[in-house]
Amino acid sequence: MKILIADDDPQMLRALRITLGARGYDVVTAADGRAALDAAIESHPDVVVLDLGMPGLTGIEVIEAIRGWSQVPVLVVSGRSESWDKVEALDAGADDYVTKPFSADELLARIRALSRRTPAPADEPTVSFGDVTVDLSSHVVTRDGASVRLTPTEWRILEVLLRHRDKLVTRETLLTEVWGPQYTTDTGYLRLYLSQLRKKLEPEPSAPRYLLTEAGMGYRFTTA
Amino acid sequence: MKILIADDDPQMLRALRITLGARGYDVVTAADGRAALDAAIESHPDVVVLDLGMPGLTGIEVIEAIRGWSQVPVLVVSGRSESWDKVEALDAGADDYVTKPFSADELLARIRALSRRTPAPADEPTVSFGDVTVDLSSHVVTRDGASVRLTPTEWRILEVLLRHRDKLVTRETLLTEVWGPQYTTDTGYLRLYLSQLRKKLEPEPSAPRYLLTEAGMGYRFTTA
DNA sequence: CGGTGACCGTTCGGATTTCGTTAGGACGAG
DNA sequence: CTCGTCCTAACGAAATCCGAACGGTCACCG
Repeated sequence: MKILIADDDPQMLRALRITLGARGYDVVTAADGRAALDAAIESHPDVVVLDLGMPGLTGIEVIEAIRGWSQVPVLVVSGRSESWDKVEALDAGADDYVTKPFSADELLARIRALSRRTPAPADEPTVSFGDVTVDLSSHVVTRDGASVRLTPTEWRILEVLLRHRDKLVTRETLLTEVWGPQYTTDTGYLRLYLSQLRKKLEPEPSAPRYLLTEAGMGYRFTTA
Repeated sequence: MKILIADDDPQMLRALRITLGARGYDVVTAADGRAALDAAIESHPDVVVLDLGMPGLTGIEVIEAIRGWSQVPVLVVSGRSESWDKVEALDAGADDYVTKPFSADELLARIRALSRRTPAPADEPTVSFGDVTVDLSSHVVTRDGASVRLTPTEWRILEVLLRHRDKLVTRETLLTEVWGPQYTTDTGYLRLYLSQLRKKLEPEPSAPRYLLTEAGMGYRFTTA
């Protein structure tokens, strides 16, 4: 069970890491909103404990961003106890709201209650990288929450690359898988579709982070 | 959305009934533990708001009894704010714990958060989008209150699309599900029926909002 | 150091496929 | 016969595919 803790107070972070770690939880930490988002994407936590008063992004923005691609339970921790703050956070997508100071026992019990509610997703047919998520089963691609439209050929190429994630896919493999066994040499259109995929999925299409080219060999998809 | 409120304080009961009723919730009440259990069985609420300090059964016993047969979200309301009380209630199966006094807004937000988490019942007999309602079990479609008449083929197509909501349904799947396994390629009638369905269900048939087409791949029903 | 060629990314535009829609005929039930 | 449903045919519109060409980068070599 992995938990992401986002708080700007180093002391709080340390205390929670120790408390939760002692209960056998796998703890990941972040000290500001941006880092929290990145960590949520990278490490796929089972529960997120989020402090609202962080520098950078507001807590609300972090919640909404997470909700854009994930259903992970979010437990908000905040010094503010006004009911309006609670309503805003909960309606943004948070699942629980605890005001400081709180007891470690209560936090743990609430975490248990939350994780009880989310029966481990059977299998994960969805791949996430950057602000993009790809759902292989329902053929849905979203970026920043908005859905991205792919043509059939683009989809087939992405599918092949994702299936061989982190591995090199030769040009020939790609051609035969997408266009059929008789196609074996690229006459130029493979480069074309890779270009379009990067334009639609990469944060900076000119400096690909996920859809990489291996000169002379082929292509490789990686999340690292 | 039906809510069961169990509290021994008549004033609190009345206040909650009014508050929740004003938000469009269907409210059922009970004044002691036994009555709460009975009501939970009888009326199948979508959310239970449970006061711990009731005569008769203890709140914990009520929670455990409910959990014996139901996964309905339980929100505990209590005057006791000791962390031990919270832990006990949450570990017994409660999903949230609010201490009195609390604001109505917060309670409502927490109820919304809980019901958001409630897994959609496996077979959802009715689907609504725009001003259209489709009752899968009784094969009735209404639009703006008036009933819409669908031909058998139109109905079968709509049913398949609704069953795979938000997912892409390939042309081939649609054909085999509606016309039989031997039909595998579209000779034109699929487009025809989609056109007719849109004419009957879409607010603007020329700019579909729910019955979307994915060029080269198939169709998709979505409410978003 | 400049030239050269291989390789890759990108743009453009026309060919091709796919889609939406209308019109009308075939077929069976009442 | 009449009506409702299913299906074929046809055509304009839209989306997609893909060939061709241009520019950039990099390794290699004279």
